[in-house]
Amino acid sequence: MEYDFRAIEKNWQKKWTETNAYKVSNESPKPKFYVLDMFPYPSGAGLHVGHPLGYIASDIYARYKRLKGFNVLHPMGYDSFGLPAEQYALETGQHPAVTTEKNIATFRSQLDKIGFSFDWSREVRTSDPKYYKWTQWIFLQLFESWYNPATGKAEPLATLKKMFEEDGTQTAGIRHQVSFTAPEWKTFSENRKLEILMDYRLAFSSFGEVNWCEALGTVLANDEVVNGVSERGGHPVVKKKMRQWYLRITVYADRLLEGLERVEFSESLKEQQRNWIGKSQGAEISFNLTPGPSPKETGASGSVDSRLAINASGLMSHHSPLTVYTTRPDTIFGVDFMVIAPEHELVQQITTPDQKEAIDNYLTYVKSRSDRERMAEVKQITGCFTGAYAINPFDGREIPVWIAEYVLAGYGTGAIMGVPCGDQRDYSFAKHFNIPITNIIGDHFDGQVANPTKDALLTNSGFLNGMPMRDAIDVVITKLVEMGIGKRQVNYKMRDAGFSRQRYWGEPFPIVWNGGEAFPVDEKDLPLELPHVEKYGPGPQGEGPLANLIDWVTSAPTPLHGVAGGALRETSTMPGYAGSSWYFLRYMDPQNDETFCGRKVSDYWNQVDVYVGGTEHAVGHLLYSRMWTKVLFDLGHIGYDEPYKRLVNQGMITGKSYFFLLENEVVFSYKKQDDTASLKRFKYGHNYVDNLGKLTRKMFDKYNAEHPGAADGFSIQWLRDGEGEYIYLKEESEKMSKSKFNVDNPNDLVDKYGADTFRMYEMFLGPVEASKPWDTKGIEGVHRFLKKLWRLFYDDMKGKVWNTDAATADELKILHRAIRKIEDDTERFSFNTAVSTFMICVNELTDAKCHKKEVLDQILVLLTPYAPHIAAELWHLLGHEGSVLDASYPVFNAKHVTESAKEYPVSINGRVRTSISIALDITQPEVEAIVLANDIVQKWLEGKAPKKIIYVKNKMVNVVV
RNA sequence: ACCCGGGUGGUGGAAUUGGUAGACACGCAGGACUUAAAAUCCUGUUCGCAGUAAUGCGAGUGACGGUUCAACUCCGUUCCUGGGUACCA
Repeated sequence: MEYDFRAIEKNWQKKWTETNAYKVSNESPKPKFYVLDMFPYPSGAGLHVGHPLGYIASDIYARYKRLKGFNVLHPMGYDSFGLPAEQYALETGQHPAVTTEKNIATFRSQLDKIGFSFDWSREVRTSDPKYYKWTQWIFLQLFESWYNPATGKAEPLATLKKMFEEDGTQTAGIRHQVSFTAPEWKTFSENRKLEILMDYRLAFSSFGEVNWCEALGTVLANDEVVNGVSERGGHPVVKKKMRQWYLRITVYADRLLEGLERVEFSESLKEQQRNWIGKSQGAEISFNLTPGPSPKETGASGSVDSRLAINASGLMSHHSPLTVYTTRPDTIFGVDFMVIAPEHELVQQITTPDQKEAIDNYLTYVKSRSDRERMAEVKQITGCFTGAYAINPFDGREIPVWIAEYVLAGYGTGAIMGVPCGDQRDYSFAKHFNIPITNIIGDHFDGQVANPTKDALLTNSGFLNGMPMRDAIDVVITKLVEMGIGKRQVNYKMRDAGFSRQRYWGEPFPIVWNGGEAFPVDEKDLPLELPHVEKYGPGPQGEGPLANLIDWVTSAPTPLHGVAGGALRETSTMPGYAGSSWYFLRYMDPQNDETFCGRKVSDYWNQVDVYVGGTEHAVGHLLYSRMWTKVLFDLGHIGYDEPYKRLVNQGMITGKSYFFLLENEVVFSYKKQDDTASLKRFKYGHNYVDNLGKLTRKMFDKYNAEHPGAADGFSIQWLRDGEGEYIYLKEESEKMSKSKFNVDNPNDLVDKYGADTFRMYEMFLGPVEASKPWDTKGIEGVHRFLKKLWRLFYDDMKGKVWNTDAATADELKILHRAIRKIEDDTERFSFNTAVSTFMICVNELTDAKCHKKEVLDQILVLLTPYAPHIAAELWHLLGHEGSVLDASYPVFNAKHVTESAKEYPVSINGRVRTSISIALDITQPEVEAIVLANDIVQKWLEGKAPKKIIYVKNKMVNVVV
């Protein structure tokens, strides 16, 4: 009887489907365990070999935990809203729902072949109205909540209204954008009140600059824009003002940072999130500006704005002060210039008549520059003097105020103080414009390169002279606060997240506009279903396709909020990350029509214990879903505020591509130093070329036979060695993609070798976390292993070979060593070494001619997570009644692997740590040396045996005691 | 430029807390079985030198230096490479 993997796998997959073997109950006396994969976007290209890597890893872990006696939740679904389906619809007219359905069917059939243990009864699809009903519901929770800094959490808007009614904006500890008293609040119109409340909602609408992509006709998130072009398609992206929805994620910045301390993510991923949030501590400092020319003097050239400002303020100074943000207030005596953003509101006010023309020219120049250019030429120094001066509050020095595009309006106060001796950018700026540089750090500044040290003692710094910079920071802030011209300030790089897209294939907002205000759709009217459209092109003025459906837009009932006017539906849709921000909760309770996820159920399943997915979602999806979880927690809907306890990042599998070096239609052998300008892709070449990029004439002829016409259009200049003709090709690792001909479809490999081999091979390839090139050359070895395993049970010639004899001590040692190692490796997600251990174990059993059921039984259970089909088949053939899926995991018993004292390798040499090692010069043969070393150490340790003895090659014996 | 990873045979990769580097697999070479092929099995395989051989000697984890009885592992400098961020004050 031979290993007929095709029949075996088909049979067991059918059986497991029929018996609902993977169905998981929410009621169980067992401890729970939640293993989650990042669900895929069902693209038209189907699954490639890179996809299943993470799924196989999580499947092994889920199956392992199940054998260990846990009730394991291991679901799968689809992130089925998204741009590609819509673009495809634009091109072909096919409805996204139809193509999505089709793609999902393809994905599903591919996934099923690999034999995953997903509980498909819990499948979710973000584009299913039954699912997005709750996405919309959660959006409404965000819309109807605010973040209370006093309590540090989200609260229903009612608590804010109550506060306004009782105290206005006077409550301590909360900063407000506008101030009013309780009586004033009561006099405000409904519209005014709603406008004020909008500034607090966690999901809010506002006019903002957004990344507008003309070609795609939509607005993109920051992380969807790469180098000024759209991530998809590479179309140019420009800034445009539009009414948009946002999530007020910035109020969660501190909690998002703090939460990282409580989760097991890789250090690099935590670092990425920290950088994205970009918290910095510093101070805001206000500088008075020198009185510029009075309105009388400036006459007609004085700007209207500036005169209005003066009249309104009625102060001696003509201008409001200039407020800058700095992380280094200690360097205040080193300030040689100020720079404000070109968009800064003070620019028009403070520019002197002399400089007006220059400034206007500069502003025109800035406007003419696209984001793309600004990105491309970051090193270019530009700027323009405004003619105004700021006064250093400590020494009264006049500091010139410039504008420059390198200062961003959106960060801090949009203005900085330039300290050339301490900041390289400031130094370059000063040098470029010949601004004299003040040195406040003595020898630490060489006049050539700025030195951002905090350790120098301050010089030229008035009352700070001689003080270490580190200490001066606090001293200066305290002083500024006393003088009333500064305060401690924390800033974040992270911005509120744009939450609307002018697109069709996404969740419609449950929002109705009336009299310029946004009103929520009544909960009982959810889901607000996505209406059918005929055309997918954008609506008027960059609105989404939904804006073309006049009937739908006006179909909203006029909300009874006392606001007059017709009601119009919001026509943008939610971004891709809306549905994926909470899907891990829906898997727990996918059929629930009453709520997004029953509280009892979410309490039972609790956090995701292990979450497996790629790093590409490090700052997008992972941050948003963490925020949503915190909001749901704050509002009391779930019992924990971090969604994922442990995150495992799977590395990308890259495809190898090969190129011909082409010159005038002749191909030459590639050498490292060759210019790569004229290369021709060798289609499908990865299957024909050896590891060094060597292509033999023989393989090339085979290729030509298999792909007629693929090699037309050039001839080859063959080299020749003893074995025949060959050339070298240029080799590159690239992300897998259909267009690069470097993709392998998992189906092909599963058909050829079986799912079990495929699963084990993907794991054997290397650590789950590492990126690695795809290469099928080693798959034979894994397949051989399974066949060898099979032969421990059945021999092609002799038939059944397993027996029920009692295992020997040596055999139990082989078994228990494997149990220990494989359990360890599985727990650490070190699946590649686990597969190796299986191979070693089977080799050892083969060598020992061990065919004993007692041992083989346990090997099969160990193997079940990795190769479930063959394990189930052999388990069945051994005569077991129940399913191996529910067997219990072997228990490691140290007794079986305890090594005798003799086997202990050696150890000596004076040295005190937790353990001591002793090196001993040996002239005797090895065995005697070990005995001698042992004796010496025993005597020395007063009879205790050394812990470990290691024989070392250079005539030395090391003894660990 | 900054912040994270990573550099180990012909290849993918092992080495869990510093303790005989190269497990396991691929590839390659040789052999067994076979009319032949496939399949399977066995032997060898880090490099250099010596030897018919068993084996011996020397070098060796990107490079240089340090700590240690002992370093792929820890520290310093440097080079290369993958990823992330990008004028964030």
